[in-house]
Amino acid sequence: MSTQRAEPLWLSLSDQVESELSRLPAGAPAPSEHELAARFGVNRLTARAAMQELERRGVVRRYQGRGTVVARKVEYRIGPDWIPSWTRTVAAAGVEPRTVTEDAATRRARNDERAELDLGGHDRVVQLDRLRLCDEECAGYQTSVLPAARVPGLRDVVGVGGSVYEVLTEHYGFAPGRVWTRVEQISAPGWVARRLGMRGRPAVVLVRGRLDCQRTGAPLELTFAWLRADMFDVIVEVGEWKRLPAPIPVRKADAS
Amino acid sequence: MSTQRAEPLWLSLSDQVESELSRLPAGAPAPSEHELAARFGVNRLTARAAMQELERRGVVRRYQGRGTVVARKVEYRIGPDWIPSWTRTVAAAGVEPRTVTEDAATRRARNDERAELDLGGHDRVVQLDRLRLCDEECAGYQTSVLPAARVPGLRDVVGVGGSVYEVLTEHYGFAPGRVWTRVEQISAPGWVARRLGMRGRPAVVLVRGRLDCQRTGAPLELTFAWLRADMFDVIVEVGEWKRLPAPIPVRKADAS
DNA sequence: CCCTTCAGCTTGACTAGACAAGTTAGCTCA
DNA sequence: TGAGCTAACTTGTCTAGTCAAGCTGAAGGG
Repeated sequence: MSTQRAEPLWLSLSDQVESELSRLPAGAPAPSEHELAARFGVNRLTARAAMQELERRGVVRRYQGRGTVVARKVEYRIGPDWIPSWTRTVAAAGVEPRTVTEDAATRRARNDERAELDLGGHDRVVQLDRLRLCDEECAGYQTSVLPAARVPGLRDVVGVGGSVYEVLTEHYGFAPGRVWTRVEQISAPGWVARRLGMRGRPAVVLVRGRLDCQRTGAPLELTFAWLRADMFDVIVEVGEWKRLPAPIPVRKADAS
Repeated sequence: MSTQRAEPLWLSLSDQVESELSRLPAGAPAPSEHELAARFGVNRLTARAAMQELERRGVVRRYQGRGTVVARKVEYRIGPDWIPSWTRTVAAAGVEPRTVTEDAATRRARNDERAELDLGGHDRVVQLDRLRLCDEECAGYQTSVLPAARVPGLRDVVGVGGSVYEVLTEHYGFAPGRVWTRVEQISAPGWVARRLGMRGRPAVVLVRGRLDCQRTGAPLELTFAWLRADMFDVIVEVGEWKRLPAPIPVRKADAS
């Protein structure tokens, strides 16, 4: 208390609370701000700052009116050795997954989609918008865009919560070939935050993917997935580098 | 003001300030908390909450005593088509890079290192600890571990700011073979935060890598790099998947 | 029995004020 | 001139309090 503080009160408080909570299972209730303030003899705002820090660390999740609960992030691995299945990944972490198909509509392809999907000027695409839920809480939002001509009647075939991957292979007989994926952490755009039911611009992990047909090599599907960064611990693995750098042009005092 | 607020004050304030700052170059000074509070007629803590939100979004960086400045993240791309060079990546973004070698010592290998580097019970390793600076500000911390027997005298060969990659190829004649990399976003452990000169447990991107010798396939280098998440926008690309899932075991209501 | 209402809890938002810590620029003094 | 100190500014920390928003469960009425 009166020792010379190198650390602010809220920080040491959050460290202490974190070590206490680490022994509790996910979903267990954390002490309330009021209770913490009373226990440590500090102002409610100080206790609040500590809990907000724990929320940033992903240790707890806070709900207005309901309280604060212990949280565990779901490990979401992406790499050349696994095809990630959202449903199975979440279920393996002991969390109940659910998928809600929000929209499935046919429209004209945008310019960037024509280029990526190898389409002509008047070709149409099917867009699937899906909400990903973890224990009935909004955890991610995903859009898939496919060439309408190659998947006729897709919006009728994919039911609520249906698997695009499964439909492609079983119903249309496509063998999926190469898959390209790109991952980055960003602040969610406003319209994504709204669909996730969150205010402001929460941190999300954007996963972009492209699936090609194995036989013809033609692109079959473009995917954008926004995953809440506070609910997922995304681990990306890069396989072998294809293009190794030539040793010559590397300058002195450069990094490996 | 008196319209029915769906949004809290600090959020709309931060959105407004962000759009103003988006027109300014990196390094430009942002308005102070006091100035903002006066301009919008709110309490300093409310203006402060807005600027803290912008700091979370990576729009500004704040320094006690000095003020708040506009920030731009450095795009750091990792993927099968590029070997990332920290120095060149940072310099390409218009930021001045610098590397400080903190320590270079020989010691016994730990158990996990023996397994990963394919070493025997008494083999020794060289560990290089390097600080990565952006415009003289601490931006990352990196450790490299190499088998001492394969790089004799490394600590004398690598000077301050020297390149491990360059030394391996030019001085020791190793042609680097495959490179494996794994990326994840975490809260920095205490000792990493201290070396980065930061308090608490700031968000960092942990990049782990392994470099093998092309000719023999023997592991040459293990790398851990902690990059400040507020300074780098790490984009990871995964190439082709090697193992495609069999269509049969995919269950109903599963994700693509 | 079910449904509504409300009391009591939670977190969220905001204000007013005080002091501490750290940086910078300029002024003063040797 | 040069070194050092100070004043003025910044962000950081913390307190005390008020009201709002949202959820839950219990009490009460139909």
